Amino acid sequence: MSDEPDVDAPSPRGAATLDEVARLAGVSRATASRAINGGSRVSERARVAVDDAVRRLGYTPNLAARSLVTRRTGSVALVVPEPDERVFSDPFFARTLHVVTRVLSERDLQVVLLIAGPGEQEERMLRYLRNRHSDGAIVVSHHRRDSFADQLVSLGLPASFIGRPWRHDDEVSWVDTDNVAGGREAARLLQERGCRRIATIAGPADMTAGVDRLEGWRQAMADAGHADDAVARGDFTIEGGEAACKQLLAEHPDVDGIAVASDLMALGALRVLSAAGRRVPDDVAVTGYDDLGVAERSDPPLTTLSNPISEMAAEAARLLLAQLEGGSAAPRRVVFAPTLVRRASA
Amino acid sequence: MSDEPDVDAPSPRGAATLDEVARLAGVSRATASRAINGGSRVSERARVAVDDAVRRLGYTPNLAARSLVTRRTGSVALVVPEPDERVFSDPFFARTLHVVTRVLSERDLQVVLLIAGPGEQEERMLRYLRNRHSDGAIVVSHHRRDSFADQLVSLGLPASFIGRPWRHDDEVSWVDTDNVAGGREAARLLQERGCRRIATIAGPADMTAGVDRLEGWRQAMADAGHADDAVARGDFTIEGGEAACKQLLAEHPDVDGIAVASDLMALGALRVLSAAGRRVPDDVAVTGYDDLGVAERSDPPLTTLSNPISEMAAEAARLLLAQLEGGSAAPRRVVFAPTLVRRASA
DNA sequence: AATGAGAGTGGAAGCGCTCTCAGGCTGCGA
DNA sequence: TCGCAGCCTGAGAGCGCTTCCACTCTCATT
Repeated sequence: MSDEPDVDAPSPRGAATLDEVARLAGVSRATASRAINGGSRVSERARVAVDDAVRRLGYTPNLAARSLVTRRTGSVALVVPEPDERVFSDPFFARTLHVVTRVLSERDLQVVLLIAGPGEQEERMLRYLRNRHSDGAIVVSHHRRDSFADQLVSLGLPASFIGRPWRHDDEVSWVDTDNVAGGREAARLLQERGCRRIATIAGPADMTAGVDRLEGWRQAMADAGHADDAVARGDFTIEGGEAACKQLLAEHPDVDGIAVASDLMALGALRVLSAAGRRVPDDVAVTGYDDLGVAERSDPPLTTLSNPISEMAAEAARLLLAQLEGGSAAPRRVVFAPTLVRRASA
Repeated sequence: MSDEPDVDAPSPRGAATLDEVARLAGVSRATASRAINGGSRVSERARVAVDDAVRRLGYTPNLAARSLVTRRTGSVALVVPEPDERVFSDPFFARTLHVVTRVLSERDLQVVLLIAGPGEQEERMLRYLRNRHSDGAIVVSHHRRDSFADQLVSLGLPASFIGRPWRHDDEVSWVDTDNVAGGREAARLLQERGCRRIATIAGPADMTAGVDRLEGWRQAMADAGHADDAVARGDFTIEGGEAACKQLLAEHPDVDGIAVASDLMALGALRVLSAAGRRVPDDVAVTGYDDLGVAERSDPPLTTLSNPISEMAAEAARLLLAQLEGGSAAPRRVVFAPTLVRRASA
C-alpha cells in the first residue's frame, strides 16, 4: 500500500476539501465535520480516522464556506477612529495592537485593522461592520468624542471600547483607567512635597482623559483647601505643553508645582521651565501622565502616572470574547488604577 | 404605492441578499450580480434598477459567499515575523502599517495582521497563508534572516517584502533602501569632515541592513585608501551601541569619527563618548542611521541617513496589487535611496 | 426575406461547509 | 423474545454568491 492516499479525486484545486477528508477517513462529510469541530457525538474510531486524514491531506477548513453557513467570520475588527498617523506611532496603540492580537489569536480569531478617515472612509467602515464582516469590534476610542461611537453602538455589534466612550458608556463594555484618581494622586504628591502654589496643564476638554484628570486634580486641591485657579490647557503635544506652561508662568509666576496631564506636554513644560531658569524639581516640581517611554528619557526623568495598558488591552479583548461566546450578556466595564512612578521631576 | 419595497421575503435575517435586490429590481440574480460587479453586458436600464434596489435595501454583498465562489478573500495579510513587541513600538512599523492600510483600502482590501511567534504560532500562520485565507501577503522582513521567508516563498502566494529577503531575493518582489549607498555616504561624510581615523559600529551580521551598511562603509574606506579595521558590532539597541563604542575606544583610542549603523546605537555611542569626555562632533564625529524620531532629539542631534519609509510601504503595497490584479508578472524590486540629514553630530 | 452577429438575460450548477433529521445499531430491562 | 432508549451516522438541504450556458431579441447584412 502506498503512503499517499489514493482517493478518487486527489484534490484538483490544491487545497483539500472536507469531502476528501471524509472519503479518506471512510466516513461521511457530516461525521468528518463533527469530528473536526469539537467532536461530540462522534465515535473514537471515527475521530481518529478523521484526524489522521486531516493530517495526511494537510486539510484546513475553507473559512469562506464555513462562514457562509455559521454566519461567523472568525475575525474581529480593531477600530481606530482616527486617521491621524500619530496614533500609530503612539506606543499605547502599538502595545494595544500587540496584546489584542495575541489574546484573540488564542481563539483563532484574526484581527482586521479598520482605520476611519473622515467622511467616506468612515461610511465604508460602518457599512463593513453593519454587514457583519467581522464578528465584533474593539474600538480604540481613548481619544476624541465622536459620533462614530454612537453609530457603532446602534449597530448592535458585539464590541468593547478601550477608553470610556464619551456617550453610551452604560450600553457597551469598556475598559479604562481611573483618570480621576490619577489626577488626584498627582496633585496630592505635589502637595505632600510641600508645593504651595500648584498649577495644572490639562488635556483637551473633549477627551475623557483630559476632563477626568482635571477633575481629579480639582478634587485634591479642594480637599487640601488649595486654590484651583491655575489651569492651562494643552492638546497632549509637546508644543501644546510649551504654550500652556508659558501661559502659566505669565499668569502665576509664583507657581512651584505643575501636574501635567500627559508626558508629552510635560516635556514641553520642562523645556519652558528650563529656558525660564527654573530648576526642576527644586523651583518647580512637575508630574507627567502616561509613562510611555518618553518619561524616563527626559531631563530630569519624569515622575508620572502609569497605566497598565497591556492589561487593559487584554481585558478589552476578553470582554469582547465574552460577548462573542456567551451570547449578549450585560455590558461590563473594567476600570484599572494608574500607578505612580516616582522619578526625579517631583 | 408605498416607498418601502413590498417584496415577498422582507429579508428575515437582517442583511439583504442578492435575491432580494434582484426581485426588487425586477431582474434575475445573475443580472443583478453582473450589474453590481462592474456591469459589463448589462443594459443601462437594468443597471439603474439594480443600483436603486441596492440603495433602497442597503445591500452589501456577503463576503463569505462571494469569496466561496471567486476564491478571493478580499484581504491581505501583513506579516510580521517577529513576535518581539519592540517591533510594534517601532515608528517604522507604525508608519508602514498605516500606509499599507491606506493604499490597500483604496482597492477595498482589508489588512489582516499576522504576527508570528516562534514555533506553533508560525506554523499556524503558514497554514493560514497556505490555505489562501488571504489573497496575498506583505512581509515586514527588514529584520532577521529566517526560514520563514523561504517557506512563504514556496507557497506561491502573491507577496511582497519590505526589506530585501535574506534569500530568494530574485524570486519575490521587494522594496528596500540602498543600505550600501547609505553606508558609503556616512563614511564619506566623515572623510570630508577631515576625520583621520574612522570607525564603524555595524549591525548584526544576520540582517541585510547590518551587512549592507557595513559593506558600504568598507567600500568608501577602501576608495579613500583608509584602513577599515576599526569595526565593532551591535544589535541595533542603545545598549549594544554603548558596548560597541566602549570596545572601539579601548581598541582604537585615536578614533575621531564613527559611522554608526543605527540611531539607537548612535545614542549609546553618544553616551559613552560623553562619559569618556570626548566632545561630539569636535573630538569625535558621529553619524547615525534611520532617522526615526530619536535622531533629532538626541544631544547633540544626530546627523543621520533617512529612509523614505512611507514611499517604501506604499510601493510594497502596489507591488502586491500588481500581482493580485495583473496575474503573476515577474517579481519586481524597487530600491530607494537614503537621504543624508545633516544635524550637529557630524 | 432569410441569416447571422451580438447584446442582454435567466436558469441552474456549484463553491465547501454545517446541521437537521431520520435511520441503524447497540445494549438494557421487561 | 421484544421494546425502547441512547448513541452514531449519513443523506441532503441550503447558506449567498458568481458564472456557464442556452436562449431571446434586436439590428444590420446578404
